[in-house]
Amino acid sequence: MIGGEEGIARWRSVADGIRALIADAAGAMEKLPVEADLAERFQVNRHTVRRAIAALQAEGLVRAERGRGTFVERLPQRLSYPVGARTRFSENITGQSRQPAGRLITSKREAADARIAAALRIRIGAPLHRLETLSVADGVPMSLATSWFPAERFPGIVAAYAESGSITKALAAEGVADYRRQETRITAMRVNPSDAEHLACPRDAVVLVTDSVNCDPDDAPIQLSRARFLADRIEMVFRT
Amino acid sequence: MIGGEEGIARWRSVADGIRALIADAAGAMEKLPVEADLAERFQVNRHTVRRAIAALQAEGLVRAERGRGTFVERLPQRLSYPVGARTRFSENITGQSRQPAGRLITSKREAADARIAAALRIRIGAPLHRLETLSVADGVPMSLATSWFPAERFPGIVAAYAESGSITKALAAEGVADYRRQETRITAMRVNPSDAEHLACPRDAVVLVTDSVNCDPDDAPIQLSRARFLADRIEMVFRT
DNA sequence: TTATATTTGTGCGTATGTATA
DNA sequence: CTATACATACGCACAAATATA
Repeated sequence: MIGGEEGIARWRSVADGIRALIADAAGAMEKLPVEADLAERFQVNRHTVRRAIAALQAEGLVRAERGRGTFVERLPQRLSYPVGARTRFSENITGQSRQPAGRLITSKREAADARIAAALRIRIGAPLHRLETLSVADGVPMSLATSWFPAERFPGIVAAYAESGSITKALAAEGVADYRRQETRITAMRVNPSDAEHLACPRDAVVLVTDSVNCDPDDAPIQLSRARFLADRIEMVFRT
Repeated sequence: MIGGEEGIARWRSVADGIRALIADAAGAMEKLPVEADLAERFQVNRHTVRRAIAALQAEGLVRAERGRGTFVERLPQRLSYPVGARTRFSENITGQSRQPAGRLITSKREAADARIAAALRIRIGAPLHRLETLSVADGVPMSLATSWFPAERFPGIVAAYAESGSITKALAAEGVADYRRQETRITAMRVNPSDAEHLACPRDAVVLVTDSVNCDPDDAPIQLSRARFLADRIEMVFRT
């Protein structure tokens, strides 16, 4: 292997390159350059380009037609996710005429470690409900979240979420009429294998990871969560 | 190939897995499990684990000692990057006792396309200065940015940046005493090959991509920029 | 309509990289 | 270290479908 990177197949890099071509063109590219040109551009054999195109075709991004060319089928467009004090998944998504839904994957009782206890301002060892949830828009998985709630204050949060599929509604059922986002920390990484299954994405997909704390109207922290958003399906928007 | 993903070598997945083990332990893991255990855990041959560890050792994350074991050398810690109306790279970084610096890579004159013209509220085809800049903290490359400035309003912006290595100072030299961040859009992707060279990172690294608009005190847009931050060196923090 | 060029699809041989035993 | 199996990448040739003159 000459130009590429050790341990990653060449056709995969080429596929990424073609994806970038399509994204950069922002809709102005209906038809891909012919395979021979792509091979020249990426300095690989035409077979390697074909392997890359096969992968893109499998994910529905392009469609190859014999004798005609290869055409862009859909362009990777990201859903905007506004983040602010009143960040709520369902409100964000319905604003873009999509059908949101939340599904409980697992729940567990845990004891607070030092990090969680500090964030939620409870004692170390205090009982917690830990929820793994999947958020979906229009039937497409958008994000996975791990949330921790103080179990003493919210004994029925798991059942309330399982029923409504909405954190906002579950908290309302537990007596929290309103809440606000205090802080959001964002980074990004490759998706981990078990998340990849739930998100129905390739195993080398990139996720935006947000750590956030929600507080009740008295500024008492009520929820700590770490959400993983598929980076190619979402962009976060902050207005300042 | 059994468990892994097509087009990505097994040892690379294992290396990612070990990196995740170290990161999740958050400093609590000084010594890696023995190679045989890792091979069992990731369901690969011990040779494959050794190849993964060799890669991690090459990047300075772990150190293997014959007869003793493999030890965590440094743990991946992210620099916090607060984002708000007054986001400035140099102020953010100096607040964490690091030495920031900016370096001009290239500059170019361009004509505004529809997207840029709309964001900067200038006419399509208006002249622009386009700057590619690298930001460094303590000698470590942190981010690359592509910035567009209206050339008519800021004729000397390129020279001013080249001299000071700071957008804030360059704008001051061009008569903008203060400016504010209007909007920030964040997503993430794999780093592109040419960026990888400047950032001195592996070619499959993940970058946070921020698109932002800066405005002068009269709310006139003065700068459009797209910055790429290495996700494993930075986290963005938003307080609301 | 008939050629001709263009473009994707396919087959085969060879060399190298990856993973296991 | 060897041997084996499979995946990756290349080079060349040609077939099949389409576009164009």
